[in-house]
Formats: sequence, structure tokens, C-alpha cells
Amino acid sequence: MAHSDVPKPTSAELAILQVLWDRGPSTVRDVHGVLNDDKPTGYTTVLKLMQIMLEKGLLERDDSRRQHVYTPSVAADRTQRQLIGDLIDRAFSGSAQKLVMQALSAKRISREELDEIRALLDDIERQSS
Amino acid sequence: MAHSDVPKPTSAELAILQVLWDRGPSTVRDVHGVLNDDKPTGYTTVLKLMQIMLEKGLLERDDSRRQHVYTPSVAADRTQRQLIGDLIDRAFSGSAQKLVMQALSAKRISREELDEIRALLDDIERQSS
DNA sequence: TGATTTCGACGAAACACTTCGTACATTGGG
DNA sequence: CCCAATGTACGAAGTGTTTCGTCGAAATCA
Repeated sequence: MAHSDVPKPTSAELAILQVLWDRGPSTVRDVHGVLNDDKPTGYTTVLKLMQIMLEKGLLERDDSRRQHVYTPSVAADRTQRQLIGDLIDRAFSGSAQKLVMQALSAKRISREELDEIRALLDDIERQSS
Repeated sequence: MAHSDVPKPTSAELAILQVLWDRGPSTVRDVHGVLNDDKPTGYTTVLKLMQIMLEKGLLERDDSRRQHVYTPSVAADRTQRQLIGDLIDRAFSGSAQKLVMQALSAKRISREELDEIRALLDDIERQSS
């Protein structure tokens, strides 16, 4: 958590963030609607979670209207990098390469996607020279 | 957890696994020695954790000697893939490609490592044809 | 052998995460 | 104006994780 003011989201919190990143600013009802389709969840459960996330600084909200509208206070990619960095440290002895290589073996990736990755590799290599 | 009989290790458990993967079969004292260097930890704390991990099936032990000797019951790479898969699902909407691309941006990777990754990409592509 | 050290077992406490019941406020329709 | 519906706030309980103190057994050594 050293390099950011926002804490690492927990599992349930991440599910909520995903919805908000997807839909943009949303009410508790909106978020509950989405999550409840995946997995039955109480409305107040989601509400409480979002209130806690507000306290933690994970979310911001507009409470000028009756139905409070929540937005993530961090972008998806930043959080994703935070989680990856954490995993690299905790499970891959700090080696990003090891993680990437395991990830490539872990799930099937289409040829098109492989090509995109290759292009990114080229970019990185070009920048470092 | 659907595809494996061993549960996902928690954070503290993962630290212990790392030591065991590194050093091979070890006693509680050994593990405690290593962890305690990073971060002051009580001996019994590590002991208890390892006992719990034994119950969960994360570790196996030889208690024929007085100092019980513990070994991980799962290989490092398998656990790593489990954790990656989990992260892909929870934070990257199931897209391994997204994770890989974020990982490549998240930490600096040396040219040699980039080349190794490229080689792996070639392997994968070759196999899928 | 008796004292000291080393070890594992066990229980409990502290903490964090998750879930939900209940209470209370606001709004809109009849 | 009152009722039903829709919201938020709050507290508490259930669960899992982490930490550690205390105990007794076993080994070591003087």
C-alpha cells in the first residue's frame, strides 16, 4: 500500500468496482441489480459495502440527490496494476516476467491477442533503447 | 476453488509457501528464521499457521522425527497459476491478455526477459496451429 | 539424574471481511 | 394528509485470518 493513498480493494469490493467501471456513476440500486444477477445478495449488503468503500476512499459520491450516486475514485487500470504488483511481490518473488509467463500458460489466448502482446513487447523494447 | 482440492492460500500462508518452495522441506524453526528476518513474527505464530495449512491440505509433514518437517503439497507453479487465474477472473473480466498487458506495463522487464517472453509466445502460437 | 532448552498442541483474543436486520427519513400517489 | 415504496444509516453477528500465551512432552547437557 506504500505508493497509493487508496487501500487494496477486497474481493467483494472489487466486484462493486467492476460494475462501476463498466456502467459509470451508479446508485446502490443499480449496482445491486447487477451483482444480484450473478449471486443473490441483499440490498443492504451492497449498500453497507459501498459506504465502507466511501470511507476508505475507494469511492466518491454525490449525495445531492436522494439516490446517492457513486463513482470509483481510482481508474480501473491503476487498480489492476496495484493488484498485479501485489501478486508479483507476494507470489513471484518480485519477478514480473515469471508472472507473465505463467499467465500465458494459464489461459488460452487467441492468435490476435498474442499479436497485440507482441506489439506491446516491441514498444517496450523500443522505448528502453 | 472448483478445480482443485487445495484451497487458495491466504497472504500469510503464501509467505510460508514461498520459504518452503525456496528451501525445500523445512522445520518450523527454519521457516520462522526466514520470515522473522523480514518482519518480526512469533515462533508459535508460524507454527500455528503451518498446522492450519496442514489441516487444509496445503502442506504435508513428516513427524517421525521430533522436529516435524513440512513440505508444500502443491508445486509453486500450480499455485501461481491458481492465483493468476483468480485475479484474471476477479479483476480482468476473465481476459488473460488484459492482465499480461498490464503486467508488462506495471514493472520494468529486462531485454533478455522480454526475449524469453517472445520465445514463449512463439511456442504457444506454434502449438495452436 | 535434575535442570534447562526445544518443541508441538491448544485455546483464545484481536482483527478484518461480509452479511443482513432494523430503524428512520423522504418521496410520490391516492 | 396518509400510506406504501424507496432510500440511507447503524449496529451486530457470522466467518475467516492472524497473532500469541501457556502448557506439557521430549531431548540435551551438566
